[in-house]
Amino acid sequence: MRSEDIAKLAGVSRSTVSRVINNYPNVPETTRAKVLRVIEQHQYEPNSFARALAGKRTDTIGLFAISMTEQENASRIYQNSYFAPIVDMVVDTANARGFYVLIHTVYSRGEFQKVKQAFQQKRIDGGILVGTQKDIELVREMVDQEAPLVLVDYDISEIMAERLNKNHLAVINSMDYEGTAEALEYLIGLGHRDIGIIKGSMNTYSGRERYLAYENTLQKHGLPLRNDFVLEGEFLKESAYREAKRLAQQEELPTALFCSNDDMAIAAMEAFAEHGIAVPDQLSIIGFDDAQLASRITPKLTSVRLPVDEMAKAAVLKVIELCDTDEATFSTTSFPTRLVVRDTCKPPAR
Amino acid sequence: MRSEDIAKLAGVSRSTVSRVINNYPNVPETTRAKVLRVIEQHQYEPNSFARALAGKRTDTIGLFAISMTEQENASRIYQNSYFAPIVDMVVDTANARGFYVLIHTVYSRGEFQKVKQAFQQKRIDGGILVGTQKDIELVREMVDQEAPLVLVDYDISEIMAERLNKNHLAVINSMDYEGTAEALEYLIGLGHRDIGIIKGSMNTYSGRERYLAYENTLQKHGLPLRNDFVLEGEFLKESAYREAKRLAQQEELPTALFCSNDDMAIAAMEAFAEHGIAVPDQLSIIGFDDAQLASRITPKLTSVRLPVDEMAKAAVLKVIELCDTDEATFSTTSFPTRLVVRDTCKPPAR
DNA sequence: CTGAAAGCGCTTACAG
DNA sequence: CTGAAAGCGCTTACAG
Repeated sequence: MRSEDIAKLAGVSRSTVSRVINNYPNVPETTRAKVLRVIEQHQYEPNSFARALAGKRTDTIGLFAISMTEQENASRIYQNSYFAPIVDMVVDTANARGFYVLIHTVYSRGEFQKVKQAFQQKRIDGGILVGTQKDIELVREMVDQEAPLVLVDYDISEIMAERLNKNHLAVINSMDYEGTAEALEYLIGLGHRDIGIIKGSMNTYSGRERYLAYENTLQKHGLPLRNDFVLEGEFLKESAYREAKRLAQQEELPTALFCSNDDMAIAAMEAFAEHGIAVPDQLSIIGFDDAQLASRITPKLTSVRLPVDEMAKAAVLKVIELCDTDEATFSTTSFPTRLVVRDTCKPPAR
Repeated sequence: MRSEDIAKLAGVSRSTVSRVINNYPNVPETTRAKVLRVIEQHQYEPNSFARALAGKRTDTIGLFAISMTEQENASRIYQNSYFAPIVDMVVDTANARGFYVLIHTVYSRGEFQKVKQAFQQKRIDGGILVGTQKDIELVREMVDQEAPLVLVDYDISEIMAERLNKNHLAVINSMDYEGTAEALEYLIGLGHRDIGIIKGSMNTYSGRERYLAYENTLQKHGLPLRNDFVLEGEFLKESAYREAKRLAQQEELPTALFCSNDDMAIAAMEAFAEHGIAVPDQLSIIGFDDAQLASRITPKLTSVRLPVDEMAKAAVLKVIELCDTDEATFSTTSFPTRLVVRDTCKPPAR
């Protein structure tokens, strides 16, 4: 069934059918009703491709999960407790507003092409990029395409300050620095002086910010910054587990450990448990994200709550907004975090 | 940049450009190379809509997560530990084969229209449906559209036996009956005679099968089937928690509880913990799915492993296969389960 | 081996 | 208010 068929059945032209479908004002109620009834009767659905080709929107947004740090075999992006809720919220929010969402994961530079293609082939009206920003030129290329684009957890300003206002672009991130600082102030307030960190991915805005806040806060309080207390975690369970094991075998341990996300905090706790290191009695642990798991493990994990849901929702609303406006705009929104105190921190033993 | 432009630059016609793009044999290597170089140079990407409109595939498959039992506000489909890995695997598998995936969640009958529309509007080449099968006519309507369709965890045979072979259809499910029977035999082997169940959603193939196996296995061993030991869980954490709380207040408790999925098992354990009922000392618990969480909580949950990853992957391969073939086919694949014994079961106290 | 032309199913100035 | 016609960017018989 094509618009032509509907037109015939309703005794009008395709033009009029189109006008009705697109809800144009210049068609009398009786005509509209007549057409609408035929459409209804035959459950007619205009071909989305033909519409798009003729200049209409596709009503589809892209969601691209970039995970270029992870290994080939570690390729399960949603195992990461950060992505799952984002996908969740993005899909729900977009759907609720009548948009489909096209998902693609990117584990390598080559796959990144698919992201560009999705835009170039006009499959989507706009897109959301979330994840590691390993190859910044790739992102730059994206931005150059001038399609509506929302970047989650990206530090775009330093990269392309000059052309920001020529694009339909928005950045969404969280106040990682402040959140981390709050966590560390809390530990310091408990009396900790030897505080370690499991770093996130340095290819990531949040990873860098959290580390920076760690350094600065310790420094501010005149606390030692020991290299052997700084672990490379890359935001991954596996590396955190490995690093925690290594730490466990050191002669000296910190009395508290800030973990750049909950996945790593939980993996580290497992490692420590295996080495008979009691949390929080011998070692206080604090995570970041406040993932679902955080409150379900024992002991319950103290964590900095990241409003992923709000962020994901904001990202969708933003792309849609960008799709709706013609002028180039750039905006960046930072979402506040909040320390959720649970059972993994207490004053140091001595 | 359109194919016309490429044609001009390469000094050929659009036809030839098209032939090159579609990798048709009847074009000499030199011509092909020439065209390819121009395409390369200009990073030309054919408009996917125009291609689709002209009869080519869209290279997109749909993934529709149906969750019509859940409440409006419980609408977080991915919180369900069953969906997240499916989405994960479907996207990865499809992407690896050059397909995009269009995701849509369905929480109500109205939203189900979007699923049909995705097909009718020709947005996708084929689709995967997973979730509750509340309104069987909806599914029937889908099937009638004759588009490639894979149903995960559906019991299609009883519904439309007569037209199965007229469609591009496949069903993927797991051996829920056998898995449940194995779990119950294990409990019975430990000496349990008073065994309860938290049922899953009866709108679901797996929900029904698991319950059926529960009944049959108890019966087979001459064990009592007590109504007050049968809880309605709907596969949801919330209801399981509520029901477990209710059970905890009963005078008599079962000595073992089979939970139709891990989400419910874990929620129930939380409820029992709050009532001071020790697992497994006073009550043995067994789950289903072997979700990620199962091995991370304390005590570690004994569970029937469901090969979701394999199932999801199979679903994708199947749709793609269905898209590739012209003849109508119907197939159904059942994946075996496996009992993973951990720490939540022991012989009954007395 | 290759080009001109028709067609896919819409939308949108344009003219009336 | 409404229809005829051009156009969106491809693909594919058709003819040569």
